[in-house]
Amino acid sequence: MAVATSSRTSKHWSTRDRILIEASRLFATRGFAGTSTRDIALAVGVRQPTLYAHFASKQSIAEELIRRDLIDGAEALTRFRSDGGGPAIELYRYLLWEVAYDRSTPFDLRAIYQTDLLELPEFSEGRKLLRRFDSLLQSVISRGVSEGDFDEVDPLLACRVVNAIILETIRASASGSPGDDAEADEIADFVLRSLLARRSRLTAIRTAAHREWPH
Amino acid sequence: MAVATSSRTSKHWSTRDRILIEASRLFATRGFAGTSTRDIALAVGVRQPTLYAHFASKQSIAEELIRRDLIDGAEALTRFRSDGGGPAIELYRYLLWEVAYDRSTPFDLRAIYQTDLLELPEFSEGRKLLRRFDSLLQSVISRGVSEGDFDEVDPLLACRVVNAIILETIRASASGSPGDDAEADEIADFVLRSLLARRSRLTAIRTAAHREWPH
DNA sequence: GTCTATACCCGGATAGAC
DNA sequence: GTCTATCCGGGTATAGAC
Repeated sequence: MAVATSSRTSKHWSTRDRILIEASRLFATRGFAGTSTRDIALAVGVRQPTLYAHFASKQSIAEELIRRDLIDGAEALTRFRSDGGGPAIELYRYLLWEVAYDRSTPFDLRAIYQTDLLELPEFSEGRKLLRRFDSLLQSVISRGVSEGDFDEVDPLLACRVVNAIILETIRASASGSPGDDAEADEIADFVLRSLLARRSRLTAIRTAAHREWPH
Repeated sequence: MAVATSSRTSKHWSTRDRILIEASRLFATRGFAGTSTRDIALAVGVRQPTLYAHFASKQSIAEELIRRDLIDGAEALTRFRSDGGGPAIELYRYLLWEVAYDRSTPFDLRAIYQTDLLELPEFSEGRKLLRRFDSLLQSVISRGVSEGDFDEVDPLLACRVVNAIILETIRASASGSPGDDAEADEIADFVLRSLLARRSRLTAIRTAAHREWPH
């Protein structure tokens, strides 16, 4: 069922890491509220109070997962921005990166975005990180529209749609469909086909996006 | 914050309907497991055991919400199929219908799809209804590809992306962004721009989809 | 760092009066 | 159909020994 990349299985994780891994999987399938600290401890193979030697609370486990994911995503968008090539290539690269990232991370990050975890008042730090990420993504699309690369779409709506597709990607990686390398291109193609002002540019953009792209 | 359509507020709902409405909203924001029957009762304005005069369990409240939504969706897809016009027009009409439906329903249906509620063993009936809906949606896309209307996309992947966009639509309607009439077209346009083999047909399809379409 | 034991609260659901 | 009262299991978190 699951992909067996080195970073997802094997390895000798610390107890702290194993708590994060198992908690992310349980949050994803049963929700944050639907997962008990007993469930997490059982999955890790320790007793329930042991969790509290590593994390202050159940909430702080979720907060660490949110922090890691959104910081990585924002960092990737920033890197592709500075690599240049224009909005279309930046967006294509980001989509490739996201698919690869979701496949290789040992965490199942669905719960963060699938549930409205971030709308709960106590997750204000996560909300702040998400706003930062969203503004980076939206600025790529806005630049694409103003520079004439993209059609005259509403950047906010396009940003929402791209986010929805990313979530669907996370979902698919996590629920263990095989997921070949071609899939990343298909997803990026779907988005770019819709956004590009001249669709004939798609092939050139795909090629350029892959150039100097360390798989 | 919220839209004030007649079907969403006002009206004199029965206690049973009010339970469904408030439960759907709480499930959407706090998750199924994160919502207690006491929360629901408080929102409705009755005492907690009163819920059990209308529903056998908390689960059966969720089941009724799932049933209503998926039956309506499958029914719409079937109707547009028999109305004819070809896959592109069927899909465009369905997307318009979905946006309108999400705006007018008094229920907040995010929880059904956002969380993995349907992956829980006890929701087997809902899973069956979802599979039926998915196969209808996938057949529209498959026919579009085989008849040459659509590009050579993977129907399964395209179906997943369309589902993701529908969910984002539900999410957006529910979280109360204004949502004008143009938005429905923009969403349908985004999907069809990416799928259509010849993008120049988009305008004709939009016009045809709106014809004999009772707003 | 991990364990056992436990405090204390809140969850779903039922009984039975009105 | 709605109420009050209540059962009991399971929830998070802490105390303190090893």
